[in-house]
Amino acid sequence: MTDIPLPPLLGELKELAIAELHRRLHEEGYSEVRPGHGCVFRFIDTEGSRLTDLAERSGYSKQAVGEVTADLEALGYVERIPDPLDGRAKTIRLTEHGRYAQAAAARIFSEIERRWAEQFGDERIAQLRETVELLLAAERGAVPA
Amino acid sequence: MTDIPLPPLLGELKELAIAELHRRLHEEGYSEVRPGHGCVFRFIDTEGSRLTDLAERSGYSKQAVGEVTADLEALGYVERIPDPLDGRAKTIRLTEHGRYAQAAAARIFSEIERRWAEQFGDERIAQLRETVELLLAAERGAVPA
DNA sequence: TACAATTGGTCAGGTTGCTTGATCAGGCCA
DNA sequence: TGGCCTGATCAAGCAACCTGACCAATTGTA
Repeated sequence: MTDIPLPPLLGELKELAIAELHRRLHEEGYSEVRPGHGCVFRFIDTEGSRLTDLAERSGYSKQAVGEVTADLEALGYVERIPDPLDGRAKTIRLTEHGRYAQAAAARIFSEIERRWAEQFGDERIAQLRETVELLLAAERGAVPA
Repeated sequence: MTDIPLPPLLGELKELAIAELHRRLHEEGYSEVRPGHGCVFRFIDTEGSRLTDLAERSGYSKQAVGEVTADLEALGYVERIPDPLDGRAKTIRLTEHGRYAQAAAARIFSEIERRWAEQFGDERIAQLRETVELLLAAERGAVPA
């Protein structure tokens, strides 16, 4: 009962991993990428996505994602191209630089996970992932509000 | 390789659990308690703690913790009493109301963990905790910077 | 085929939760 | 006694979100 509750532990582990991600992205030259940019990098389709969809998927407001997008556009990571079928809409698409950054992030994450597996066993890390995914599925369904 | 990286999954699970905590605290009458107040509730000693220590333990600045403390004091969850041995210092201590809130939070967390264990097995959740604690110990040591 | 309702995106402004820098009073020590 | 260190606070600023208002384009309806 003197155990620290799981949620803060999960949160701290996530924080440490995200900090490592951005430290290494910085070292590889993607120095302007910040955690907040994740709502685009994580959810954007390879063919590009609409702002509304990114907002929906990430759970943030359209305004918040719009700001991130404007920032990433100024930095050359994404471009906005008008949708030919819908004059209101714009497609947000990764530039080549953006795709490289996204690939670097994916690689770094997989390296972190591989390092964990080497330290503590493939089995254990696989089960960590499985358990977290099970819990997430249950919790996401539990409170759809 | 199409797996979503672990850190965002950990983060989302933590978010869902923290949201449940605060929803239930709210239902139990502790409606003013917000996630940001955790830096006091999580780290304060039963005999009370100094602001500087809470800041140190939580990793936030003294100013940030000071603001939270002032807030909790106005709400009646903590009191500041001058340290008799050191005229500069004040001891921050939970009031009775604060102790009840802290106990409620601990109970809710343990209920969440128990629910998880009932759904997916004691074994699995025990291993989740063990793995997360192992990883944390390793990661915390890895980059002391 | 017009008109109403909906939708994609943006502008404006506000709040929250942090930060750094400056200050001040009290304590510690040569 | 004077100089340095430390606990706490004041002030200002900033990043990352939010809500509300709005416009233009599309879609649904009769």
